[in-house]
Amino acid sequence: MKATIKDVAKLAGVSFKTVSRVINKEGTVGQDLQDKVMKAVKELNYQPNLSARLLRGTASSIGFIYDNPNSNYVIDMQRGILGECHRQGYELVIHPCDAKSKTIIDEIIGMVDRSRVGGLVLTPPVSEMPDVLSALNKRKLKYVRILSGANPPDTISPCVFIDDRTAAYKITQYLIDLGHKAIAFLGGDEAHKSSTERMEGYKAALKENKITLDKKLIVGGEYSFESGVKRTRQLLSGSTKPTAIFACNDEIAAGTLFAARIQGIEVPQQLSIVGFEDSPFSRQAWPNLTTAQQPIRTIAQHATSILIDVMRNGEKNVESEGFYPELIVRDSTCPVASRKN
Amino acid sequence: MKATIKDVAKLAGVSFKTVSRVINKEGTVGQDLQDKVMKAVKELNYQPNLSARLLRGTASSIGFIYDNPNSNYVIDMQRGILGECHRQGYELVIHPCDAKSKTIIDEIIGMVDRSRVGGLVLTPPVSEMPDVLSALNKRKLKYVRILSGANPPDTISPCVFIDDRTAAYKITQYLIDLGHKAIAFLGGDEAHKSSTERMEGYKAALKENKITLDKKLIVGGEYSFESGVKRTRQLLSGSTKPTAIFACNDEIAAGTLFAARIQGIEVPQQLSIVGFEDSPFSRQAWPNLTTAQQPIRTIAQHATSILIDVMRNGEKNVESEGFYPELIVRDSTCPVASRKN
DNA sequence: GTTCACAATGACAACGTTGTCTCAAATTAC
DNA sequence: GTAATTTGAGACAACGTTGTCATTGTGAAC
Repeated sequence: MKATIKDVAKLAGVSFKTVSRVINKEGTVGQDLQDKVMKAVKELNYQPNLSARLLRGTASSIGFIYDNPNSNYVIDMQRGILGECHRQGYELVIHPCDAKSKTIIDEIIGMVDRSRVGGLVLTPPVSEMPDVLSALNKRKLKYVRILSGANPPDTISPCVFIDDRTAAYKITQYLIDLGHKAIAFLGGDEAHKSSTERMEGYKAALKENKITLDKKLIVGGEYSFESGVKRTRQLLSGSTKPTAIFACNDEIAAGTLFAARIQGIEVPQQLSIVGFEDSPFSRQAWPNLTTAQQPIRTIAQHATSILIDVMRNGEKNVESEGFYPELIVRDSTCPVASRKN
Repeated sequence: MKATIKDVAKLAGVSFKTVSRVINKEGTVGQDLQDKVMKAVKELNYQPNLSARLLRGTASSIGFIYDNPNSNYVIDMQRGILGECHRQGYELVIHPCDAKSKTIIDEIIGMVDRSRVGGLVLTPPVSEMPDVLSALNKRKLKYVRILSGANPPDTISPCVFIDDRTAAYKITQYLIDLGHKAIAFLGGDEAHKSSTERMEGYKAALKENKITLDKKLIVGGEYSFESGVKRTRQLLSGSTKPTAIFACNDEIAAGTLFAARIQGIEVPQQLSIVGFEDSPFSRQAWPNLTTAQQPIRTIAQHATSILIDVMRNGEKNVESEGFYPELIVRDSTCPVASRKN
């Protein structure tokens, strides 16, 4: 049914090893034979058997490790990775996991052994866990990390970094430009570097504009709707009332919006809200959320292409690359001057 | 590094074939040897090499075909399938595709050939495309379908069906019980059977309650936010104004909510809205959406287990199974009596 | 006590590929 | 014109598994 390398060889009238040489571009085959082989390949629609290759030792699949409740994020990531894998002839093995699990390292190693993947794409927060990284290094596993940071970290391993800090700075600056001074910050999970990075950007913008930081306006928590609701309720019943809230992601922002609504507070007239992520929610909520957009798919694709390069050619000359989220202004923010009270 | 079947054999002091027999539970190995082998397996943490198995002809991976813009749906599905695969020692190959593409059949066949998957999990709308099914049948490929329907279709192929019709009936009945009579229906993509099934349920409930069907209140379109906004605007500016809108999924409902807001219409006081899906949006929107919940993950898991059974033992005694979405009442609906006008 | 059936186990081939080695032909150097 | 070198291509083994067949031992049947 499916053509094998031997079928191709027979049709082309050469030994099957010669076909292998042509397929793998070893370059020691005469032009005429190459043409014959390629013609036969086309005619039979031959595709090398992945299992046989794998069995022989040539890794042809990569693993995607994630722990993230955010479906949009994961799916976008997955599409980007899958696209690049497909283009380069690799298979993808996905592995959702729980970063808080004690056995996460064993899980990952087990998955690598079982599926014989040749490399891993790591996403936050797993990409930011030193234990995991050192375990991978010890086993000489190739990987590429996607992580949050203003600069590439000084480790040798290749990565793709997302400059959340600068984006958060811009968001905060935008709120300040609208006249806001009492700007609250609702953080995300501590395990995620993105949360602290965004907070740094927020603080930097305040400092730059000589606005004194009010610690009561910074509230830590989780990247979740419920956490957003709870913290917003708490904030709005506090002594210092913010005129704007910078939620660390759109899900928290959804919670903020919800809590504000419950209390009859009008958004944005009485309270400006910004999120981070450009999720479908931010586009479908009323009012639309002002937020920051990350080109997740492109990021994932890029990371994958770096990984495959490393798998093929080793870690020499690997260039880490940065991405910069973009501010998307929508309807959940307005100048403080137009506030009703 | 990784233990092979021969390492286990050596440690247990038996031939590697005997180990193979124990691993595959062929049952022709004496108890004492079995114990020895299992002990060695544990000690070496042996895991069979998938590629070798595949190469030998034993299909050990299944493909997941989807074309759905809804990330939550896909991720849930994927988790369910992956969990079952993992439990049964199968690998998962994912394949997003475009159901509208002319080459979809070639794409799927190509993917099957490349990855040597032994079976497919098909989701709507691909699971409802006769062309695709007959192409798969022709190639004798095993598959399980997840689809919308009140009863299993009369084809031989195994499937898991979701009774959207009954769920839609219940939703409509619920609205009628609240006193609504002018209930609009916003359909989804025509290519999805779920859309027509839900419409059937809607119509049946109206008929049962002797409410005349007003065709102006049924508006076809797509499963998207934009389509929901557009059609709601159209409806609300029409001559017959609905007091409730049954949106075919949560995304459409999101659009409906948005459009209502824009026009200053209060939900649910002036307009009740129901969706379908129990998406995160429905839980995070304000007000929370009344909707119907499908146990996607369980459904996916079940479908996968059926598929693996078919792959192992052929299609005898396959029992298709049905699932019934459940009405989730939240805050976007209220009795028509309490309407403000 | 010999034959037979059957159960438990092992030896070996095969799956489709790539790495290594070998060999023949073509080219170069003298 | 002969020896040395390079080049192109094939033969074969190996990867880790499972299917097929052969072999051994054990107890039952005559």
